[in-house]
Amino acid sequence: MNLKQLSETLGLSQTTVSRALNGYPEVNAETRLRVEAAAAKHGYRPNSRAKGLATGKSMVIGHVIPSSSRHEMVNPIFGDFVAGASKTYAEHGYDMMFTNADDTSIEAAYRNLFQRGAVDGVVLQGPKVNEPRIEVLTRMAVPFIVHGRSTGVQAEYDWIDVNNKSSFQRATQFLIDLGHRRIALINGLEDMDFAQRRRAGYLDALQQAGLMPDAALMRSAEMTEVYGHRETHQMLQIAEPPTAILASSMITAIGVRRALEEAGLQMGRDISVIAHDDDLSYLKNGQDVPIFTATRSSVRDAGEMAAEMLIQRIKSPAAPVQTSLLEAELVVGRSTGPAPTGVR
Amino acid sequence: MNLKQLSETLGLSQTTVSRALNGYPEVNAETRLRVEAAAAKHGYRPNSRAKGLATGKSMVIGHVIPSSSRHEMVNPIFGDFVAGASKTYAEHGYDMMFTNADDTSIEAAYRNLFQRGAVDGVVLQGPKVNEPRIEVLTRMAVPFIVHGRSTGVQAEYDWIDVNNKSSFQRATQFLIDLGHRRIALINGLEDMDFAQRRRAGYLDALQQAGLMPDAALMRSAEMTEVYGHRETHQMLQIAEPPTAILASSMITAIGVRRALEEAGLQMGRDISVIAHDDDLSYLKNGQDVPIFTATRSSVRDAGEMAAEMLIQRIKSPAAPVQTSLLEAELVVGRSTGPAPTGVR
DNA sequence: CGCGTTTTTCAAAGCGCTTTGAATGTTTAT
DNA sequence: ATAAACATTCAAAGCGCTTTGAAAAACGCG
Repeated sequence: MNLKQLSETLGLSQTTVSRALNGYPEVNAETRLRVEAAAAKHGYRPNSRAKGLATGKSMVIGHVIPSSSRHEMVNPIFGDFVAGASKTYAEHGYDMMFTNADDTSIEAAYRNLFQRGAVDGVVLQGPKVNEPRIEVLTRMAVPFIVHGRSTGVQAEYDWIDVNNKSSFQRATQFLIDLGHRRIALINGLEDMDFAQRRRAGYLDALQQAGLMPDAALMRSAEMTEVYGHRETHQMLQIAEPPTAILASSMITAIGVRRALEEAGLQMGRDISVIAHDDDLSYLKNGQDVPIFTATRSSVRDAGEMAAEMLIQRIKSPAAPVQTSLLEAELVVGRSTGPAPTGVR
Repeated sequence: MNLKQLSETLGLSQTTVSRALNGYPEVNAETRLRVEAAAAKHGYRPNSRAKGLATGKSMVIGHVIPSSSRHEMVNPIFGDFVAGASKTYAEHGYDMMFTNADDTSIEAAYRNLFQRGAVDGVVLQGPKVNEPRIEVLTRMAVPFIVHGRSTGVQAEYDWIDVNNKSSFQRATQFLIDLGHRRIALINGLEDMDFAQRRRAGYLDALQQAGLMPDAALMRSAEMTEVYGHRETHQMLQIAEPPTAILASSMITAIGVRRALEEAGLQMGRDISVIAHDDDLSYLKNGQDVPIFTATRSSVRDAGEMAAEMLIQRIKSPAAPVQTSLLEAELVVGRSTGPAPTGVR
């Protein structure tokens, strides 16, 4: 059933029916009721493409997912971010569109999405340092929001981000306060902006405490379980192994834990571990007492907020840039304790 | 730049330009070249809404994500399934749309998607036993594919599924062959179809070996880490604890492992564990030797295949039903070994 | 009662594309 | 040279909606 048929059924013009359904004031109250009743009865839903053509809006938000392996890290948090965002989109009548692009064509994919008029705005996830996509989108003057930030990018843009630097600064400080001096950082890929910031926070805390950073204790790669295991295993072999480890994700921390167990070390007593916890719905950090001491920030909430901010931006394209810096909680669990004093 | 402008630039009619770009034969070869060059030069991209309106196709596949908490289990595999599917979609020129719906309105969401003409087909994920959505979509006579199956549904429909029953049957058999008699099943939510089938496979194997199932060894809930930990912890307390555990997901298995460590038990020696491994990109089951003995089946591959099948269905709506049953590999890792003989 | 206002409805144009049916230009066959 | 056949291009209609500008109906007031 389309508008024409519906209006014929009612003996009204398409104009009036359309207006009645879209809440325009110049329609008789009684007529509106009749129209609404008929629409409900016939299950009429305006064709979104036709509507989009007529209004020039698509009521769709785009996300581009890179198909390359270097970006897999997006995956674990992908589901939760999307769940959060899509909820907000739905509340505002937006749909959500995904396009796949390989690493070389991500910019083209964003451009394509807008030129085809397929979306009203896009979300940019997983920004790297000097992220070129931000410049592209800025130049295109289209609505977008970045989940994260990008050091080195001059343009002003909307973003929402966890304060990665301060979280890792605080986490490191916390370990130092517990007497740790050999603190390892098992970081994400350091061309990712968030990883840079985490390292900066870590280094800051070391410096403030007058501790020299040790390259042997700083690792960087994609945040998988296997990676956490491998690096931990290796670091336990070196002359002066760490007494504490910062892990950039829960998944990595699980790998860390596996390596520690294999080495017969008990977390919280022999060695301390702090993880960054995105508060994923399927990977909760314990039930009552957290398993890991962690810097926690819900990526699902971030998704909701990002969606909200983007929709605002679409509504008022000329409004001043809005940014949102979320502070992570530092929740204390069982994986941390005072640095062991004697020789191990 | 739209078609009208482009055709004016070229001094051609919109008809000819459109045909040139869409590869119709009745266009002069030279003209086609000119048109293609101009299109590339001006970065012309046909407006997808207008195109969709004119052709009656949207070139979009829909996915509905339930916002309720009971379905969170979809999340961990969500990212990988989507990554696989979206790659295939992209290759065929399709986009991918997500809509959010709460548990009560999922059917309405599917209906809505089609009535609005927003999608050409949908993917149905996480089917339960007697899944009502399948009947709804069948009655609507729209293209769809189910990732999984639904026991109790009469209708014929396209699906792709792992042979959950045979995988768990084989895994259980494997443990029995190793001498295990007390085998626990830490299953997913048993209103989910896949969980039913896994249990059926498990029970089959027990029966064939003449073993009585023990309700105390069968658990069912959402497949989180905490759940795996909790159930394992509990089962270790009972009079005759299991000597082997089947875990319905890697995440759950990680929780199992945590509980075992806390109890001072070594996997593969004191107790055996087999997990179902969806081969998620961020949660690989070890590097060379698998951490867990596992029934493995890539959910990413399933996503690709599902997309392919759905696109076929869209192309030929009347073709006979197609189904695809994937056999999981049983990969042997370090988490299994002969049942301990003496008293523990 | 008549005229200006206000309320309510409508016909038609337009969004950017595809596609039908017709027209024009070119060859080929006679 | 001419009709028939083919190759190429075009104008216009249509997809289903919104929105403009105009018309019709209802109302208010001297």
